[in-house]
Amino acid sequence: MEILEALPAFAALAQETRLETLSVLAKTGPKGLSAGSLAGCLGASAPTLSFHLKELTRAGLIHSRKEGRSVIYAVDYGGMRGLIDYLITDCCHGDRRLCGPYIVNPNAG
Amino acid sequence: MEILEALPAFAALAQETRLETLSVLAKTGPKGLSAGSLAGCLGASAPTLSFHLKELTRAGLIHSRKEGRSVIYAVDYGGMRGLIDYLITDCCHGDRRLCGPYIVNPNAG
DNA sequence: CTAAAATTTCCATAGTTATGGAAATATCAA
DNA sequence: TTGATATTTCCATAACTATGGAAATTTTAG
Repeated sequence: MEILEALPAFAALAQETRLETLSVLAKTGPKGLSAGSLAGCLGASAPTLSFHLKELTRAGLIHSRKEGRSVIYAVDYGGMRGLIDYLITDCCHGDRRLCGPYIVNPNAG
Repeated sequence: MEILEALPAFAALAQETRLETLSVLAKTGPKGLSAGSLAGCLGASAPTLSFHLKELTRAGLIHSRKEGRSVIYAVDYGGMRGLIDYLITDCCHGDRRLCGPYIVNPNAG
């Protein structure tokens, strides 16, 4: 992932409703949840949640599919992995002091 | 880390100059760099960089110390670890499909 | 004390983001 | 076709963010 992809992804995480949406979808897994269920579960109006789901989609962190009259949203595994990898590898250079117990490139420094 | 701490931290990463600043400071380590060196190295005006350094500080990702007439900024190891941990543990629930090669809580799901 | 250097604060401006009501679109059921 | 359901788009508004010139602050050197 390049910095110009990482920026909108971090921006997507920088908003409470979106971060909660992502957490819910991460826990839900590939089967996903409808826009309506998410709105109910998160206490947001339909237009507001639609706006945030579009932002998360644009950032590559979720994707959607249509099922009947619902739109089902699910976390995008590749996008999320890419973002975590950007943070740990490109931003923190795999430095154990920054990344703590998570991985870590033994050649970092 | 709680969500209300994570939000300003993600917002801090969602801006090109700040993300580059953090990358430079992560690579530099605890000895840090002066505000002026950073401004030169990143091509930002002094007031603009000062604004971004304040944002990064507010987010808990860097901290500063005075040395003579310079202010030296360095990455905050605890803050960065807290953020990575929030992303992997609270947001992604340690799910290997999301976190890829990093970590991973074997009881996640 | 005076001058120079390093950084921040103040300020105005332009641009971006979040919100939800109303209307539009799409799908299904009878 | 009519009506109900699900979601998005349109729109106006309020709030927030990024930028850099000018001025203020702090520190050091002479």
